Amino acid sequence: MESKFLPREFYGRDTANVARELLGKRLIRRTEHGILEGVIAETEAYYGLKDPASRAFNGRKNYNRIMWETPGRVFVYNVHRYWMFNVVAHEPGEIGAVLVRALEPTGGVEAMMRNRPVKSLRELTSGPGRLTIALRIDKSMHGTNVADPDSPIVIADSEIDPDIGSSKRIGVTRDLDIELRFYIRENPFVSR
DNA sequence: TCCAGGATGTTCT
DNA sequence: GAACATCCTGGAC
Repeated sequence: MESKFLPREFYGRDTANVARELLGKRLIRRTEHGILEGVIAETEAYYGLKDPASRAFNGRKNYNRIMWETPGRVFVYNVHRYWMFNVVAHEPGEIGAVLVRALEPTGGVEAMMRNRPVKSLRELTSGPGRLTIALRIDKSMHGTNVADPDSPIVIADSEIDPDIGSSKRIGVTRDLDIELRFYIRENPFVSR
């Protein structure tokens, strides 16, 4: 299938906007064993110093400095023993990233199942820690750019026009008073 | 910057 | 209800 990658400018806008518009887009992971692909079904937006749930909240550190930098770059961090996959997205001079929480697998399902053996397809990528195992995303992908065609992980446009729902973010104890989680309605791969 | 003891959900019997 | 899996907290290196 032909791939039209989303341009860098796509990510240089308000974080929540980018999070909402990433729904339905195609996440493509190139590996030596072939291409793994899925449609983004659930995202969350995280801002900077004003957002108590954000990794940037406690100030700029080495591992999170990328949230201040070029939009479109991949931000990977570790929570417990899982990797979280984020894409940096913010307006110029701002801070922020979008966490990808769920995918609908559309290509390379057999390879994903080898990476993460589960009984039902639904368990494969329906959660942030799950999809990184299935797609083999780890710290080595940190700093690559999803708008760069040579990147091991890229995001391409699609014809899908999803029915979008929103809610408060999941697992966040001190949340902001706005809804920053976005998901495709009726999509079985959305977590919980 | 890395790792892990729990809280919380999720799937079994 | 119990076992299991996930995961944006908080500690130690």
